[in-house]
Amino acid sequence: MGSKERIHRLKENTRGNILDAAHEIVKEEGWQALSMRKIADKIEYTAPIIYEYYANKEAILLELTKKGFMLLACRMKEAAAQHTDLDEQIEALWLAYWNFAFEEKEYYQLMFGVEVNCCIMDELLPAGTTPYDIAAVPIAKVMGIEDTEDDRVCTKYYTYWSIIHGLISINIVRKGTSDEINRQILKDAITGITRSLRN
Amino acid sequence: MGSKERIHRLKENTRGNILDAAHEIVKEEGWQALSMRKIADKIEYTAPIIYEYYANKEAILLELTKKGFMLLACRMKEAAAQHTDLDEQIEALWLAYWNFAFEEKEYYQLMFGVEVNCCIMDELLPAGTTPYDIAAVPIAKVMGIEDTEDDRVCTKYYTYWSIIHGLISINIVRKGTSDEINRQILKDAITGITRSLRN
DNA sequence: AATTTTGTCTAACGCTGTTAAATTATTTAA
DNA sequence: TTAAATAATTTAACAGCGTTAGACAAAATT
Repeated sequence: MGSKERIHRLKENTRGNILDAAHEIVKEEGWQALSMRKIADKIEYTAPIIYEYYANKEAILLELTKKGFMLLACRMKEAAAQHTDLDEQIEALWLAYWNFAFEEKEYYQLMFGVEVNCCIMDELLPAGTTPYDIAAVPIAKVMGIEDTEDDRVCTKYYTYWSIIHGLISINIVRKGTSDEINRQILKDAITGITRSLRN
Repeated sequence: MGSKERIHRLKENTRGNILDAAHEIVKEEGWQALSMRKIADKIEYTAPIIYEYYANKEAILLELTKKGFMLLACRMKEAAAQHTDLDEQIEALWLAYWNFAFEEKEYYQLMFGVEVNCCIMDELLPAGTTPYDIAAVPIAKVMGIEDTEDDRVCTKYYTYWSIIHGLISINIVRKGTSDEINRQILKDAITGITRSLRN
């Protein structure tokens, strides 16, 4: 009776293949070029089969969004874990965010840029895995506040997030600006905001 | 023989109507719902007629992008003109940018958010009408630098732009955060960066 | 071995941007 | 005023899209 499980495993496998195929297509041709028929081609099936695994195209994008957030959370946690000093933790974690946005540009675009997906970020993810959940901890500590949901923490978090997401968006859209200048802005802004946490 | 001109005027008029129709549809139903056939319906023609006025759909979007930048430039200039103090000018001009993004959300989305349009912003617009051209002037003055293209000015400009564009993007995507907190972040960030211009 | 269930595909619908050809209306020339 | 030429507009079509229903074959169950 292990055949039931074998089949189940095969189905799970195909579910994953669909996601991988979609990601590949997007990396090669961009989000605009992603179509159900192309995904089907890549996994060597016909298009309607996909609807056996996902309700529709949007569901696939949502699942990819989720994967993106998971990946981002990993990178940020790893980066923070390599420092003990809180200021360094904050800088490292935001640098990881920055790097993720460009190394996994397709994910980042899906997560924040292109569409209105992901707006329900908080409901979508398990507790402790949103950027907020991760970043708010050291921020609150520096500010000497216990509750990470405190409005003052929230405000500072948004200040960080804004400048970084802003810089990223600008750089995705206009590829002109030099990397050195961007890094400079980023570091300046981060240390600047961090200093302001103590007032 | 003024009929030639009359016809020319009519054609120019239709060109404008196409743009207006597109903008209306987007305001009612969003960018995703914009189609050539809907535009044609609205101007009481059939779809192929539009290709007599614009090469394709992208050309229409590009023209709308241009209009958006023009409008934004106006708002920013007006706002700055109402103050003599440079700090106040900067704050007013960025507040105008902020307001534009929400009052003309569709334009702003087209200009920065949704697609990869507009990336050639600089080549697209007449000199002196990009946000940079406008904002760099008072920034340079406060910094005591003559050349508005100076790297130091450029860096500070991007710092402003990033945090503002970031905040806006975040707010377009996640509608949760309260207006008061956003305003607070915005003002804090702006005055903060402005102070740093003098170091 | 017959029947049910499962997996997969073909065909189709209504939508999209876009083009070519046919048709109608308008202007010009005789 | 009528005939020819030009311009304006529409109809029909193509290839692609997301999606669904129905047919068909393979596998599992009875």
